[in-house]
Amino acid sequence: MTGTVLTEHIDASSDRAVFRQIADHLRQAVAKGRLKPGDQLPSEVQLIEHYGVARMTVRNALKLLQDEGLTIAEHGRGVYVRARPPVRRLASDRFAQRHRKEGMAAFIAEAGQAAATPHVDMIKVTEAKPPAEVADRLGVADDARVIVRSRRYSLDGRPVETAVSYIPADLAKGTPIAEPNPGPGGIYARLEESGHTLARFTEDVAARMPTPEEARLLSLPPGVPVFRLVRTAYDMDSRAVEVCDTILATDAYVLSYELPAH
Amino acid sequence: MTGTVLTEHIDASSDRAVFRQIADHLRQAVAKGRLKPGDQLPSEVQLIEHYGVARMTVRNALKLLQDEGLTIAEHGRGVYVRARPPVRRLASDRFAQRHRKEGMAAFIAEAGQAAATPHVDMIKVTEAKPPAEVADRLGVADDARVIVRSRRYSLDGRPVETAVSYIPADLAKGTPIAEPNPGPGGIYARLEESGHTLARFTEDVAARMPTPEEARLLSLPPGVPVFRLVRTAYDMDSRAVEVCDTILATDAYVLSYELPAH
DNA sequence: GTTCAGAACTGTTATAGACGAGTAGGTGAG
DNA sequence: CTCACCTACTCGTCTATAACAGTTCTGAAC
Repeated sequence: MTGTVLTEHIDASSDRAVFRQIADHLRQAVAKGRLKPGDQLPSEVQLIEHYGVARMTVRNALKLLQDEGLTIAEHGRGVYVRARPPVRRLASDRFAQRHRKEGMAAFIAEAGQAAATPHVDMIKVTEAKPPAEVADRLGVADDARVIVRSRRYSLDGRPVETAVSYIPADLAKGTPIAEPNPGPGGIYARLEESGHTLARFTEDVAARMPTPEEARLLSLPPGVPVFRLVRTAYDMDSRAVEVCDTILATDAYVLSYELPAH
Repeated sequence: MTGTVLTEHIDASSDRAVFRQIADHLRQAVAKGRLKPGDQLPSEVQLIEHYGVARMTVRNALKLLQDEGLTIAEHGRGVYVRARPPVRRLASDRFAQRHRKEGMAAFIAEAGQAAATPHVDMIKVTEAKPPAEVADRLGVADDARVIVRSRRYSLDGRPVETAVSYIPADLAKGTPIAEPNPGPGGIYARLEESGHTLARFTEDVAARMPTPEEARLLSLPPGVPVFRLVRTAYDMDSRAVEVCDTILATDAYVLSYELPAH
């Protein structure tokens, strides 16, 4: 039922580019509710005939909307108003000790709480020299050895997050931290067992468009940015014991923080 | 000096689209340092001649890089590797009381600290019914009256943030909160003077591509997403006294939070 | 009824050509 | 020397055409 969508026509006297005007009309149709999430937009041919323009003009308009994250094109099917996936709230207390005590890693515990099916894959554990930025945060030399733990998290079959953790190699000695499966409670539980009780975290949050590699790993459609979240964990001696560099799909998460006003 | 950039050619046997291959080459040139931030990419004509393809093919490749936020096209001049602007760290304690006491609003104080020239414009103060989402966070009825304060912040002449604050009208009575200039220390100082000492904030952070309106207000080039940060301020009675809905340019900010591990 | 082939739709990639508009640099007139 | 203009270069917009590649549905064959 896209019949009520194509009502406006091009204003030739306007100095606004034709493809932008077409995009404006469609954007407005979404804003006004004439097109709802999941609805199919008029096809390229329909738009060409309605507006009397060339194909490239229509495609430019549709590309604009896609880049805004408003629509999603499906080859052979059509262009649809993007249905926003359910957004999960990432609470800032998700690494609090009380959660860790229950013997589950943060991601698994949180997924269970939200009745989503968690999955972890692409686990890789190596030992290497840390990137300069990580060495700086860990307070170790550039040529120090660190355990590098990378993995990908999915919810209900949809990849939502990749993460790479860096732990100074001397902290991981004699623990399963260097193993693919670090045991119940995750690496934080292991760090605390070896005497490094966690005191606090810092989280730096940035956002940008994904690299092609990131878009592939997270199955991101065009027009969806990523969060880059770099978390540093400190023990009671204010020693940095872990840096975790994670990329999150922004259409899957809202980050939620609580701040004292003291 | 783009002479060393155009080295590769199209692999016709590959099933990867030609424009993607061209984008790959250019992306790699940036990654390997053959093209540095601020450098000019080969012009469309140069790329056409080097690869022996049509103009639209080259433009598709360049558009891809622009959408990734990697490059910026300047009409009449050329396409350049985007120079990342200096990123400002937004600390999570920026609304702490001790900063407020000095008689400056958070934004101004922070800018001064970083030797940047702050500017606030497009100030508008009205009274209206709150959007449903805001009414919910404030814990007031949908048809309650709120003071709506909107403004835009710039640093060194570059707009970086728009903000809209909502304060229940009964809290603003008899204070300069409903005035364009709320006085020293900003509206938080006024709220505390009228007995609503602030206890804590929550911040919800999302990211997405900007609407055309947001892109205009923040002078955002293509390929740069925005943060949407919704902050709720609570007084000592756990009453929500303000909701602030802000849009930030993600190429200007890194949000920094500190979390206890207790 | 089930299955397979094909038609008819969808978006994707590519070609070629034209004109417009912004920028920068040179050149000649004053 | 200064200014105005011209020119050559840049990216931006639009037309027209063509072939390709997925998806969906229909209808004929079995």
